[in-house]
Amino acid sequence: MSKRTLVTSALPYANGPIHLGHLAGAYLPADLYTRYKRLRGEDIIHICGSDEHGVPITIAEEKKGVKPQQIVDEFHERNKKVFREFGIDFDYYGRTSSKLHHETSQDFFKKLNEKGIFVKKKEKQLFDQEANMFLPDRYVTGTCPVCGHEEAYGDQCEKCGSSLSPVELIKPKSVLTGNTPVTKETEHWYLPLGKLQPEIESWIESRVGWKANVLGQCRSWLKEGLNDRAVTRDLTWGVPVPLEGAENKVLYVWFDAPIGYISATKEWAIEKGDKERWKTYWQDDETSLIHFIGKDNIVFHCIMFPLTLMKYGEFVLPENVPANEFLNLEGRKLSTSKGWAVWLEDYMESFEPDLLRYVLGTTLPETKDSDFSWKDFQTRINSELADILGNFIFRTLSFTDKYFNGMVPELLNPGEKDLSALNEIAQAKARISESYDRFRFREAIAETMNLARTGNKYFTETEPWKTRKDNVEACGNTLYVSIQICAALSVLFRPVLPNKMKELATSLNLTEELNWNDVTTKMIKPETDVKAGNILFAKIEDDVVDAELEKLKESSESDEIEKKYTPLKKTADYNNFANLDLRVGLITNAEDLPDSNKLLKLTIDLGFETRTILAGIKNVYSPKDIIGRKVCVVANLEPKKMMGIESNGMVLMAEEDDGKLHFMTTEADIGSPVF
RNA sequence: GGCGUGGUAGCUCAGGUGGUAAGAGCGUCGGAUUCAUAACCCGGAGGCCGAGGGUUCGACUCCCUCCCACGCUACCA
Repeated sequence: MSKRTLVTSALPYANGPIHLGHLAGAYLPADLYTRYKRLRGEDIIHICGSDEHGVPITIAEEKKGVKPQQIVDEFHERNKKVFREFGIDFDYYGRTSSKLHHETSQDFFKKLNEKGIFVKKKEKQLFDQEANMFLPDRYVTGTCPVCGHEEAYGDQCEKCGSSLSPVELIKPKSVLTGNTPVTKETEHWYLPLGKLQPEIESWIESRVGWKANVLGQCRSWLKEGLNDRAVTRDLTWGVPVPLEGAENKVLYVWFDAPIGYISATKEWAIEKGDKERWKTYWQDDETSLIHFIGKDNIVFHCIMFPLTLMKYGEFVLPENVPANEFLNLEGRKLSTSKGWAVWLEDYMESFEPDLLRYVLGTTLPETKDSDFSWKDFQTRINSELADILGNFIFRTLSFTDKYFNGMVPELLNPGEKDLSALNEIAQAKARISESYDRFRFREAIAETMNLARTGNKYFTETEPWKTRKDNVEACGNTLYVSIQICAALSVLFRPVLPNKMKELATSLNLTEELNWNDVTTKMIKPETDVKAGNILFAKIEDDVVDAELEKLKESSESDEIEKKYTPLKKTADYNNFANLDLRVGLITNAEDLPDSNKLLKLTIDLGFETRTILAGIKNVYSPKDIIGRKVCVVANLEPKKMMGIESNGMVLMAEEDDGKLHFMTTEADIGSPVF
């Protein structure tokens, strides 16, 4: 076993608040693991922070007129605060705008550059002459070459989902100035993943104990062959490239963000008053480095970042990357833009953190996507936290209070049931430990709850309410044993329920902070004064969760109403419109393109000629259903080759809010102009 | 289309190098009990382990094909 552990959680992007999906993916499991290990007395730190770079933050500036710095400042503080309140116990929560982070990531770039790792490539990119800058993908809009949507982004068309490159856009427009950008050559540094693939491949294959979903995803990438990846880009928001002649270039966010783990650790060390101490966590072979992330982050943490570290040298490589899948909400995918999410800040206004820590912990998407529902939240709290755990503790302590004046009885001539119940403590502890060690947190939590179940069973079977009258010794034994189980639970459940277990420890008169090794069969000495205390877990009524569900539905609906109508475009002059030649056409044939999952190949009769037009409508129509339909066609669009077939024109479609497409149909004769 | 992960009781999910493992919790039905937050405890019902083939003495567990979900990826107007 390693001497120490460094846990990192994916740096949350500082352009929005934290929701349940974030917690389930990375932060909660990371926190459970860290707290568990720490309870075991191991040397472990948990590092995280805000990722403040990247294009989306600068786009928000365009949309809301807010400076990027304002946005990241706001969300950095908000997220840091809500994590703390929720009990995600980071040793340090840094941010990638810090000076030290800039220096650290620049040092990485320089070192790799000096070692000749990077390759430089020249490429053509769109340039806004008025703003005097190259335009990132998201800074360009234009007509989608696939579906004709006029507000496609440079990297992707949100209508048809095609991934694009900015130079493909028809009539590209700069988001900054509205001008038509020019194509200009630029030069960038690339990490030659293609060349380095064998190294990363053999490293990955040498990993043990990795989850199937993580290994599978890595192999999938490797099988396809890695593409070289640009490390720099033309942008001003980010870490400047530390070289002469690289003005207005910054490090690509995928490169600098994971380095944020290192810079945050450095800052942590400084805070601890020992500025070299970060090295023991990053550069000592006795450290195991564990990255907690969601599945969307696998490639960065399993391929690119390890490679970066490898090439820099001196650094430890991740021992495991226990990535989680995604959390659904009420059976639907989370969508922040559609308002289908539960924000942690909102949750904290209504409930205690431990409740969600438990419920989310029991439904972490460890092996496949999982589902969170408010109904389930209620059930778990009522029938597990309240009925099993809370009730066991309360019946034990209140019984002791009532019939033994709150004094823990002695264990005298214990019977078989007493001994085997005590023995369960050690067994449960072993099972729970193993589950945590294997990153099986759901199982660890279930096993912990099982100890409370065991307690209830034992308590019921030994019937102290009867022995109280005819066999006080046996009655005392029951309470002694039950109290030891409570005490064990107060430690074993601490990773999940830190606040509640602290309360329990107080009731049990456990003044000093006990750890995992202290979990034994004699944690509480006879004659200790224990209190019944308050009920630890109150039940949640139906109307409370109904209200949450209602809130969720409202927020998703209200957002949908706002989004229902795409905003009207700018006034267009008539000539612009008149340049388009729209015609009525008849679909005379339609065939499936097996290699494409969107396109149908249509033969369209325009009267004066017959054309082949490709349309991305496979999902909505089957070929046989549309033959014979009259449709409206853009007849003078420049031809475009897709799937090796030239498409001559475009079939107009109306798209509903949910993406459903309909033909623009007419009864006019074939070939008639439309205007 | 390619690749990856998953498709197990009404619900949420475990499991498995092929053979006395088809499992848990919740829900449901019945019983017992009263210390306790109408809680706890015991018992029953409920699954051709996504579909179809194949290998095998034997497959939920291996192979092939297909369907569905999620993700990644692709020249998709």
